[in-house]
Amino acid sequence: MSYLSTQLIRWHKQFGRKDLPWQIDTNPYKVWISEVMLQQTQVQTVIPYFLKFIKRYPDIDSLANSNENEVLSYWSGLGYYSRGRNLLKTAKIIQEEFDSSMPSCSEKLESFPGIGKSTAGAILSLGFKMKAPILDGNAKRVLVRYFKVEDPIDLNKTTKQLWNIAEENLPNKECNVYTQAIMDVGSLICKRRNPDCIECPLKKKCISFNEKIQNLLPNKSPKKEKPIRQLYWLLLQNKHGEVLLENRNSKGVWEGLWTFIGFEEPISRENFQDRLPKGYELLEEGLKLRHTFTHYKLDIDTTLIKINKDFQDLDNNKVWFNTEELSGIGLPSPVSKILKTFI
DNA sequence: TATGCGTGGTG
DNA sequence: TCACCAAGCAT
Repeated sequence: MSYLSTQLIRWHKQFGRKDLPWQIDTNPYKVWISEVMLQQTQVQTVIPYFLKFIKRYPDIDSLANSNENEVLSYWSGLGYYSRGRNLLKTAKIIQEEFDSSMPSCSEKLESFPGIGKSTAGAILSLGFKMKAPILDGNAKRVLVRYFKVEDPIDLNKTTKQLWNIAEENLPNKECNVYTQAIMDVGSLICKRRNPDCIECPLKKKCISFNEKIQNLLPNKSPKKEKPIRQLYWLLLQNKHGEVLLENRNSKGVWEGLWTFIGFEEPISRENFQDRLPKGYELLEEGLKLRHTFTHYKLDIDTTLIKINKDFQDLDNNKVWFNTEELSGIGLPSPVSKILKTFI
């Protein structure tokens, strides 16, 4: 057993997190759901989503028997919606081909949609108590500082190197404790900014700490500037108070979710009166908000139009929703915000 | 392999 | 205020 794993396991028994919702009465299914929710997402954000999700989908069969629209409604606001869609796809595969029980084999797990090497490792170690490595952002940061890895961590080459380090340093027993420990130390002590090295169980042998360069690592490649795109949303409301939404069934951002009808040019009386039925009322112009994605920014300008008569001219992916129905479908965050403002 | 994919929190 | 981040995966 290495100093690294021995120290981390000892530390976790005294200071580690043991009462997160997915750690209570845990099983491989809960580990899977929580790990997917936690991808690129903070613990405090995930907790309420996890609790609601597990209550509705307590096991693989309940999830596999659901449908994409309902699963996405439980994912609304959490982001990276392909995670939600892949959860459903994988549940169906496990139900059909694995008798509704999670396989305890890394190759099979990694073959499922939405499960990569790190999530598979977490399911094996935390869920099945097997010896398996993880390499999430926390573990990366701990290993980078402990071993003084100076290459930028966003490079594939560095990630490969860190996977080797992660595997070489696994303990032969209590790997589940080790896995939770390295994530906890990474998240609570070995923080990106201002790490609490004094509290760290690894400080005696941490190369970065001993060279006093812990604040200089990890390194990252220089980033690119984000482009800004304009989007004009048309919020149509009929005389029953229902709202017209369009399902985004094409690949790309917010796939499978419902949004307002969008345009790249401004919406005005002049260029819209011939596209709408007579008797509409333009109520508000210019609710503006900015939404930032990882790779670009979106400046959204919404126009609310109330329609006084029935308006049926819809293609098959446009639907009128009443307030109650809106809570049962997947909505991107800015759509929810705008609905709260207007409806 | 470099990029697309969300969102809420934070210093 | 705003740039950057947080338990990655897919292509």
